[in-house]
Amino acid sequence: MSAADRILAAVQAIGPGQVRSYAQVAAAAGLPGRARQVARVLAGSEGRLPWHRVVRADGRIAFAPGSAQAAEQAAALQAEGVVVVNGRVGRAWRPAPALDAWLWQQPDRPPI
DNA sequence: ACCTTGACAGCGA
DNA sequence: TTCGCTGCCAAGG
Repeated sequence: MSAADRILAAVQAIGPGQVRSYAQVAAAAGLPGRARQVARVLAGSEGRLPWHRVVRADGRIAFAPGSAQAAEQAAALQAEGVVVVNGRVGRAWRPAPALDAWLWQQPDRPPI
């Protein structure tokens, strides 16, 4: 199983309403510290993949603010009940440092 | 083989 | 919180 396959599997494993950071996906794929490789794989992936559930470590959507892709991802997340404010998941007032840990702990969906 | 590019991250200022 | 800088590593030129 290639690294790319493990990354794809890790993304598939993210359930509806859940959100993970690139680094978390990399770690889950057995590739700690290789968040950028996750980004590469997603950029080149074609099929149905819950790519919209992967965001940056600070909760921001990775695509450029205002871009069509950023809008698409935000819409897909909100359709699953994830709160997205100003291109960022979760409560806007949640401190970035606590967010990463928070992403791990959400078995279902974030509190409003 | 060398250089540049990323859907990134952690840390200090 | 944002900015800058460093570390990271696979791809493509």
